[in-house]
Amino acid sequence: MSKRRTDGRPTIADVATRAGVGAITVSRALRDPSLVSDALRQKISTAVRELGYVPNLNARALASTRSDVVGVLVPSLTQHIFADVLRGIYDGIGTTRLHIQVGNTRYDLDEEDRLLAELLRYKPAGLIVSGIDQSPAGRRMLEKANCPVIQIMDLSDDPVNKIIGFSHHNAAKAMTQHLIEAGYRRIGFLSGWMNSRSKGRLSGYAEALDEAGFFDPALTNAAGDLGALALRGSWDKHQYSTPAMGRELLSELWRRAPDMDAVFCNNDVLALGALFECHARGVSVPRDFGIAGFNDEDFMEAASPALSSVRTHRWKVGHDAVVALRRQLDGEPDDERVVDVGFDIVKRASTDRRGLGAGEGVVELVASQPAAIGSGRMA
Amino acid sequence: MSKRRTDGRPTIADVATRAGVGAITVSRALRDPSLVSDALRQKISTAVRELGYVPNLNARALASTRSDVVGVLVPSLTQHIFADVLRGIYDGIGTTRLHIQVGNTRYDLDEEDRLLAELLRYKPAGLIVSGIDQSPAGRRMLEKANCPVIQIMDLSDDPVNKIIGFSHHNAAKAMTQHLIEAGYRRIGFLSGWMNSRSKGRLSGYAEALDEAGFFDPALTNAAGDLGALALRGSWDKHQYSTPAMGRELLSELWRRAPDMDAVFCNNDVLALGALFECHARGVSVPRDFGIAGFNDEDFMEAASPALSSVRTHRWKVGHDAVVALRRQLDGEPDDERVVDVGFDIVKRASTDRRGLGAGEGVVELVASQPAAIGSGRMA
DNA sequence: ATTGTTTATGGCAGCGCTACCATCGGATTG
DNA sequence: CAATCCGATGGTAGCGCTGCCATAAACAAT
Repeated sequence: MSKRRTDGRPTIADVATRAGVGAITVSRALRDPSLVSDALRQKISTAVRELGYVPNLNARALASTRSDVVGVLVPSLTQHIFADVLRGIYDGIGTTRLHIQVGNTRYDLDEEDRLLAELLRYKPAGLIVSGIDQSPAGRRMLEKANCPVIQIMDLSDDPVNKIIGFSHHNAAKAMTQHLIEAGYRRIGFLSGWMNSRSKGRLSGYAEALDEAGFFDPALTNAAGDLGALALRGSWDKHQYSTPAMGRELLSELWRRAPDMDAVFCNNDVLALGALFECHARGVSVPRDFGIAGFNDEDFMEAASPALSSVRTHRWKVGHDAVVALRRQLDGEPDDERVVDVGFDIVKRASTDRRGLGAGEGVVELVASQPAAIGSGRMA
Repeated sequence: MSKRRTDGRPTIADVATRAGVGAITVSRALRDPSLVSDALRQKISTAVRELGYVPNLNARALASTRSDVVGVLVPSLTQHIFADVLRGIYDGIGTTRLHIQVGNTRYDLDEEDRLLAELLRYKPAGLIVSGIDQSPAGRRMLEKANCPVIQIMDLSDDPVNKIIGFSHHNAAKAMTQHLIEAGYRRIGFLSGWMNSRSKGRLSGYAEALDEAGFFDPALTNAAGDLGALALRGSWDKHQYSTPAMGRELLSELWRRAPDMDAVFCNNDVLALGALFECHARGVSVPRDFGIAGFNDEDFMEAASPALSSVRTHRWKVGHDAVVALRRQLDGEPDDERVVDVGFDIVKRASTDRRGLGAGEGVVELVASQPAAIGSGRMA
């Protein structure tokens, strides 16, 4: 009665006293009401209301060696891509007891390891991490995490536990093939800086061109000499793209390969920049020059001309990751270790060189397990 | 020795035993090494390393009735605006012991209250919330939160504790005045849907026009009859903007006011849509039509023509909020309850009707406490 | 009627850490 | 040299909840 160091808020014991039951019964009534009889449940919820009782999650987590925190590691907050994934994650969490804690790795493996270690101190309920490029130490932490781990936004034969994503290689290859079919021959690849997923796209692009006999290393600024171009100047530490970068990179490429007649851009923001550059130079899109992007963000269809892109299902990836997590937490079996959500090739005016369906976006599904069109956007 | 229910990981007691000291000394050595002698600190850190000891944050939080979690409530994850704020927050947190837990309120007061209540269960170290429109219940929770509370992205005479932001009214007024000075007379206001900050901008826009004698309610789609236009159809539950919406809204406004010669857009995304619509119609910008946006996102300067905008210091707001939080946690005094980070009017080609400085962005500082230019972007 | 099984409830102890106070040697002071 | 103070360290008793087991009552099976 002297050494109290509470913060004054009612505890489960107070509720129990008031309701005339044992503390453990209150605990049960709150966690799983079905374990408690109607009569007591009634009394307890009245007591809870009257006292304004709020459970202390730290105590719960300590006692059960398990918190309600779901750790999410994303490489960037700036890119729309991960904002969409996060939205899917939040929508998947809904009003469950789970809470999200996001870590921003900034594409830095050391930082990722650090954040992972920090997250594990909370005894998280689950983890969602982007990609498959964890460091050996990071991989080990994930394997010993003692909670469900979902990797997202890529595919792998050997996920830690489960992976939900799509093939960047295949997506880029399909779009490049579309550009070839549309009649373009000297197709460039525009990229500001490379991460492992960008590299997958680059390889898909190269493969498509190679198969068609049109590959020319001079047409990409991301391959061999990217140090000189893409990562030059102040961009070296900027791991994001801007339209201004798109304009500059396109100019640079054109300087080296004046006969280039199309670009496949590593992302939509660069594609937008490419379009602006064409506007500024008076280059006619799609007649004299084709432009395609990657991700199909909002602005692609509204651009003038509308820009072709690879639609990726970011919202779905985030959402499904949480659904899978919850399922595992509920003890339901889940043996589908690799989930391919696919992608769509969205053909719009910017690559419609022959005027086949100018203006209207044509969506072509290209995916091992195609996702529903439009699923990427929900309120 | 029988009823163990640990998860097997070493505890502070194990470290203490191995180092031959008391548990409390280990605790101190970890939290504030200066409290422990060199010799013991050495022994303890060796023991920590050898055992691979990792502190259990849930236990720490329970024992000290205070966690390391900083709760952040944002109304949207989709908009770049809040992504930038979040980036500032993460950069401000750095590698301190603080961790971020973000709640997405979706511009819903009830959801905000719910998330606030959930966050408080963690006994957070601090709270950062967007805006000043909390519900009475939410406001009460913030006031009784027993931790520093920082409101952001707006200004108020009566913050819960501290507020860091800028005046949306003044910013919009300044930009509207720029449009008037540039020679536009029939200036419209384009907005998809309204929140309290949008309303501040609308009032600033209206005030500027009113003072100049050019105000015409027919030129805004956000005022009286917004239900009919802005929130029509499927947009009603979409609390974000797209360029497609910008195009459609601009068309709608033009239908009602064919002589409109400029628009001030509630955000940059709508401005981009407006620009695309002008491209599609062959309307010359800025000669026949002026366009201005709000926030100055990346793509504004790269557009062709470059788009004028109000630069807001989102990164700085997030960053400074965390810095203030940390300062309060460290017990340092902080009597500056209202911090105005200001804004800049960025004049670019899209509003340069008279051809004064076409092409190059001219930045004019308009702020009570102007922030450094370019501060909004950091790696 | 007896035994076994299930369901509802409670008691106890423990989760891993830190607040609080006590202790103790050594430095400082007059 | 006694009185005082101070920094370093430790012991004890919580923080508020839940895991585990016991118990009692209700019910089913023999």
